[in-house]
Amino acid sequence: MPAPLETCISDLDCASSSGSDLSGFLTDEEDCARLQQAASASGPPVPARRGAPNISRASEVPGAQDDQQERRRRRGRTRVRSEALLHSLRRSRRVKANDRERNRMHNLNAALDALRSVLPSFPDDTKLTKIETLRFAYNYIWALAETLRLADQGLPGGSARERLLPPQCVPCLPGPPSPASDAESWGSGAAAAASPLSDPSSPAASEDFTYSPSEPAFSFPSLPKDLLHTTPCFIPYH
DNA sequence: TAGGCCATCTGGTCCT
DNA sequence: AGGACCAGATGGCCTA
Repeated sequence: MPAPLETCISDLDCASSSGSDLSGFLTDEEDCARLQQAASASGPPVPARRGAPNISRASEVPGAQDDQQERRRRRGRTRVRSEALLHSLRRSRRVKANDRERNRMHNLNAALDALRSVLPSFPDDTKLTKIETLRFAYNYIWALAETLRLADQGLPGGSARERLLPPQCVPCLPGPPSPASDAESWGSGAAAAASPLSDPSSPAASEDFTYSPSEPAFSFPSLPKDLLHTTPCFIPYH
């Protein structure tokens, strides 16, 4: 059962009055864990009430003015400390959340790298941007599927899947996509949304797709022309 | 120097 | 309650 926050703050007040610095015990992991427990158990910030019940009584006693002022000073210090502690608590949670978010984005980037590694690569090692990777993968999958469909229709004997895509091989298109000049044809921007490849089921996409044994096993109607008429190479999976 | 891309931080929302 | 996910903001780096 975690201690209420005010109890915790009260204890911390004692600690500070005995010479401990606030920043000192904030760096103490045990105290931090305790504070986190206390804060989570008590919900929103609770103003410190330490010493409050004695104030009215003290004012009735002769010579209690100094004592009363001292209590006010202590109360003020306690509030400042509790605010600092809550701020510190929020801060530590934020830091942890940032860390998780960073890891999450790293995982996402790793997945994107994995996707890049199975997409056709280019000689100059041009690294596709994130959006290019996703759109290229989309187009690539569609083109492969279309290749298989047309090959199964037009070529007799055997499986087009086996002929065109040996299990150990992945097609590799030579030549860079020149992302800048062909940004739109690669699927970025509003124009890409109207591209046939943005909708594989569209008639335009099917019409644009061609297959010829002397040409690449697949072609990308929206890719640069020099990319469409190059001999495909096959590189092994690793 | 403007624009694109990216990493990171941040607060809000949803889910378990 | 805590974590995952998301989108906006910000600043750094690079290139045309």
